[in-house]
Amino acid sequence: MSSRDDILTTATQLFADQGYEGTGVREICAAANANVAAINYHFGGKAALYHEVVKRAYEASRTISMPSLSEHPGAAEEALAAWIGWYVDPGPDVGNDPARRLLLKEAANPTAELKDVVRSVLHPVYRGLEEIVIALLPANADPRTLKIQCLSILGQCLIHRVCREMIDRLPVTPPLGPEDAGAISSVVTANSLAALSAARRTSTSESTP
Amino acid sequence: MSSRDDILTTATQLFADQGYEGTGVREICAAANANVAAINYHFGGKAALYHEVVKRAYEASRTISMPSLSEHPGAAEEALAAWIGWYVDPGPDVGNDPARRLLLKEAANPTAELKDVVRSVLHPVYRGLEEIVIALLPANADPRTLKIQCLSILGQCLIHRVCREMIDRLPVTPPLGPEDAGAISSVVTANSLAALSAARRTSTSESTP
DNA sequence: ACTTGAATCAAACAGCCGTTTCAGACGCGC
DNA sequence: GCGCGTCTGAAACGGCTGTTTGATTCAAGT
Repeated sequence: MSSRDDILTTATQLFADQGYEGTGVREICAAANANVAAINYHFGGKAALYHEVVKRAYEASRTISMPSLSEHPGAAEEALAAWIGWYVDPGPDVGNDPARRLLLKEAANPTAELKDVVRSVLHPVYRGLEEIVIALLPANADPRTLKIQCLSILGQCLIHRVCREMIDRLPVTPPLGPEDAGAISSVVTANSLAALSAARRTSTSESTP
Repeated sequence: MSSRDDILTTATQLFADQGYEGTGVREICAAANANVAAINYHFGGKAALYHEVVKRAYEASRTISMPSLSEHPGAAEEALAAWIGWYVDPGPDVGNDPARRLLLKEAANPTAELKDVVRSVLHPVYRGLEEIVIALLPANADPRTLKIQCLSILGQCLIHRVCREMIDRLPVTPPLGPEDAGAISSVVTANSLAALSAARRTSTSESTP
């Protein structure tokens, strides 16, 4: 069974590069050396193919291990550094994987019917981050602050993964290449730790005036 | 001259909501009470209409005033707070303006031919932020660190403007509404100031060991 | 009144889209 | 060899896309 898998991998790549609407079935089949009818035969239509592609990408992403708080007992700072490093700098092989690029694209602007799948992907990732941030925030921090803090960290990571095209188009400053991922990761980590530490400080000074 | 302007404003709204490819000329004309031929008559085609729409949105965005460092002489912290507030919480009228939503959409995933316009919009905004961050960073900071720091701030702001759809779909935590914009803005400001202050501290401790 | 030009309209255009059809090729148990 | 189910092939389908056509309306110029 070759043609089915060929279509799947080719479609993953094209969808990740050009989006769902920007990719035609004829284009996919031409690149996969398959016939147009194969898509409807094997999957039942373009939409079903896309669903299958995202499902595959999601399942593949679950196999890779996200750093969690439980792996760094009593050292939430380390856990945060590991999480950010994992997110920003997943290595050259994983980072350019079309499946991951596709999931990022789906996260930024989700297709109507794929909301559940995206939620399934995003949920555990966000929960992993939240767990770490909770440990770094005062116990009495309200859920809204917790969420904003998590989003701040996520935003710093996400902009490098989603908006790279935009970043490269910025003013004269030198473009950031893959070799800068380590620097980005450490700056984001330092920033987040400083921010959370400051939040912890102001909170305790407020609660014990 | 009514139909031309009607098409322009209607198209801005639809493009901002559904994107370029997701919006048809018949849909635009129906919503603008105009004939399909009007688009080609007045603008010369759908692509030219889109170009004009983005150009208009860009020109409109230039008239609104971005907080700059020069308005807060000697108080870069204030300038940063003002800039972040301006970006995250532009007020209910401005924030929901279709023209601004369209520019954000273009910034996140730019259409092929519109790169120059996007660059023209993004350039001054980023430069305004950069100017402030330079004042808050040690003088010997290298350009790469400067860029990463700016992007960290931009990322924290951008995630609330671009990925709101994703944020609302996050785990059980309470959804962030427009009424939380002030809280978001102050948290992001506090985070960024703490991060830049920490960066300043480690840098000086390095340069004077 | 007649002309001129801009603006609008319904209709049709060619081209692409995802999908369907149906004939045929292949492998495999009997 | 035969029949069967799986899979592939080229072609055509209906529907939608952006665009064009040519007739028509209407206001201003002379």
